[in-house]
Amino acid sequence: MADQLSRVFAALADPTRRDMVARLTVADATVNQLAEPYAVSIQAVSKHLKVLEDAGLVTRSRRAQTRPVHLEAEVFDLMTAWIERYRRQAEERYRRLDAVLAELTDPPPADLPTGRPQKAQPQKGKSS
Amino acid sequence: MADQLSRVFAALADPTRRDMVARLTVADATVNQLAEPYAVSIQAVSKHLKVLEDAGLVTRSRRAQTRPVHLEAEVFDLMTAWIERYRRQAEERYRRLDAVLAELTDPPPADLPTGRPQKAQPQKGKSS
DNA sequence: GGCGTATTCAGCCAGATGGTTGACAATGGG
DNA sequence: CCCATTGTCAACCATCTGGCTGAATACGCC
Repeated sequence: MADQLSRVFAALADPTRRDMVARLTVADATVNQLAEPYAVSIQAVSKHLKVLEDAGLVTRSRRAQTRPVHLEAEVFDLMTAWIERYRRQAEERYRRLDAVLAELTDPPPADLPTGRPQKAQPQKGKSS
Repeated sequence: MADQLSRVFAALADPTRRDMVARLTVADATVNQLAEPYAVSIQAVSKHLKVLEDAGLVTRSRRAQTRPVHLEAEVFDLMTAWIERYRRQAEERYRRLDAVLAELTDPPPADLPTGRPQKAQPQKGKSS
């Protein structure tokens, strides 16, 4: 599992870990505090924290016997950047598709390919 | 793995699946077209598509022998909603923390020992 | 009807994941 | 100095994942 983006998505794919992250937005917490609401062993929570740490979502320091866990919220940006990029791209594509459909029904001017022959589908009836 | 949010995060935790989604923002594609760039079998790609479909990220129709895959970009909103919610919460928390720290350094209210930053500050009149 | 193409289904396998229990390490209060 | 508290490490187990191959299904076209 190489890249960080994959690790971040994978880390947040678990409801327990998402809940931990959610709680860490309120305040830092020790492992015991984090584990308290869940019906699993402390070790399991420690493992979850390791996943979050490997993804860069949290950091752990040392304070007496405890290891306070701190959320690194900037990593969220990695995801939002990816998501927004392709969401925008998808929306733009839909806009272009609408334009094409409008062209098909309105006056059809000469085609302007952008240099990339886009696998022209002869969409006439549009009946799926 | 019950909830859809978990499935969406898990689906995007795989680089191949992310790349498929990225390509589907440009245009719908058949399984064969999607599989072409990858060094894996068609069956593996079909499995990936099943994961994306179970997450609600794509839908598949039927067109002759092919099953064109279509991206459902609205599902992105599920993630962005979650992410933005907690990102905002984290940012607000940091702002509050900054305020507390400012209080500690600016008007020195007598009884503040040096090394006890966060916990146990009776936030005067702080209703969230 | 039969063939070819496109896709999925069914097993199989290696490796990751998430949980357990038990032992170990680190640290500061008494 | 001791030891209670906190957390991690190690081993084990069941299940999931992602890949493979081979067989089956679903169509459209001759």
